[in-house]
Amino acid sequence: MNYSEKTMEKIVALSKGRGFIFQGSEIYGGLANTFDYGPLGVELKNNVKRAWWKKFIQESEYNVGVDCAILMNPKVWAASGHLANFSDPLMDCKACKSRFRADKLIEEYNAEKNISIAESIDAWPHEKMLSYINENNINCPTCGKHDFTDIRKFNLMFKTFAGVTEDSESTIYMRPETAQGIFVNFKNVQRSTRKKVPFGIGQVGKSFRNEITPGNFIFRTREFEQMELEFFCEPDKGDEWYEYWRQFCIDWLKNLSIKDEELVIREHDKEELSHYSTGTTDIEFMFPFGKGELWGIANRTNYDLTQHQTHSGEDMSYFDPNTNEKYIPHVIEPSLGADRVTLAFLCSAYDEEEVAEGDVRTVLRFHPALAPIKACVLPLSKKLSDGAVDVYSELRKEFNCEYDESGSIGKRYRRQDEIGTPFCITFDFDSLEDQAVTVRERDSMKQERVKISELKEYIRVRLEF
RNA sequence: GCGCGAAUGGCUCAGUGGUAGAGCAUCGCCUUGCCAAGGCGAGGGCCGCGAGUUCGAAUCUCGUUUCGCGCUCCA
Repeated sequence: MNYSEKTMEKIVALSKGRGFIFQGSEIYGGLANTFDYGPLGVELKNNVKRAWWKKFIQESEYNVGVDCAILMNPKVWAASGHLANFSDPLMDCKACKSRFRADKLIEEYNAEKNISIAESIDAWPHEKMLSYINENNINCPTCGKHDFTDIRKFNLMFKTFAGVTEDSESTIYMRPETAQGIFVNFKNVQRSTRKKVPFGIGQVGKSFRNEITPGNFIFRTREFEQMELEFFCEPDKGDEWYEYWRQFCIDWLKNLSIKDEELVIREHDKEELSHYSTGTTDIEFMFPFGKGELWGIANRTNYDLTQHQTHSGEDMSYFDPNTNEKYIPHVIEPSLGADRVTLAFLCSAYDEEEVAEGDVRTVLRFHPALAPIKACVLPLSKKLSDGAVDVYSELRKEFNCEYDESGSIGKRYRRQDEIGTPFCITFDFDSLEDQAVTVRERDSMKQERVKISELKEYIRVRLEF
């Protein structure tokens, strides 16, 4: 791209204009940070998900897939730590960086001063907690200073109610990650597939997080889709497999035309790691708004399975027939955001090209495997509609195709360039004689004569990656 | 949270008290025989929402919502 800069504004405008992504609930004034995928967007996103599944599941000698429920037994979230860590009013001490639950601070203070309050503190609105803390000059239990941040609501999980009555007994949560569905099914999958460690379980599905600061189009939304793999391995092979999957992920992106200079591979510092993780890598993408994480690859050790073993009482260990050892497998987790990687492909593909003085064409240079429309059939003249429609009818059995006979041929090429269609197939007057069509390629604009009988194969091989 | 600005057809905008306009886009017909912009025609908006002033409001006033920009805060 050298004509002008790619910006989020242009990408958002194109997305809306051509039917990739719309604002959610638009006719009611929208709902902040929700988006709907339009006809082209759903094709693109489905292609992204299909491409992930193909490499991570279908072609993998190790991995199998599942599709778990969004609603899970609340005990799952107690075991995973999401309930304890993400549903409380938290505040940090600016002086010593300690983090506290605001309601606990108040309760401890009251207990100390023998103040008794009948109502439950954690039912208070945050403003009330904050002013109580300030009015009573409650200090940081760690360093004794009174220098807190505002209360931040970390109730990351969306609550809902199972059953007819909205009482607290029936409170359940929408999953904040797909991973736990995999962990709780570890034994089911291992037994039913007779897989031996090392093996992995992958899943694509929606997750929900009540994020404090969503934004940047579909990059961070409260409802999002994940593509996660949990790879189970021997305890002493964790680092090895961590390296393996990290490279596998990078290769997947590059094979789908993401450029080296668009990626930042960032290894977490020791201090940044979760307490259970021995290594985490972020694969980040250079978006027009800055860099953003696409993929987190973490060595989670045996933390998750151990947690579930403890909380559920189920034995999560695996008997290794090769070594005659019994152990809880370690887990390597490459977790990818489907919406944000779709946005990354969209941003990466966006290009403007000045083909002549003042004449700019917008091109989405998707890898053909990701392109929403694989080919568009164009009769050179409306007199050729019949023959062109025949070609179209045959192609659409196998590929997502379009047919367009309105406007000049050049204008029709442009329309397809703008939505990233890799091949335009022109049926001309010679086609009636030689049973061949002209295939015009999106990026190079080069043309090639192809027999109609060989057209499907011509396209098929170019969709491979 | 504060200040400023904006909100008019799908898009970009004009209109400034007297019943809504342009360009582009879309659709139809003609033209076009391999890279946009030719001709003729058509559809499409109660001017963000709610109240008020007025004989009459897209236009003035107040409120409200959303978006943008700056500041503050946070990381």
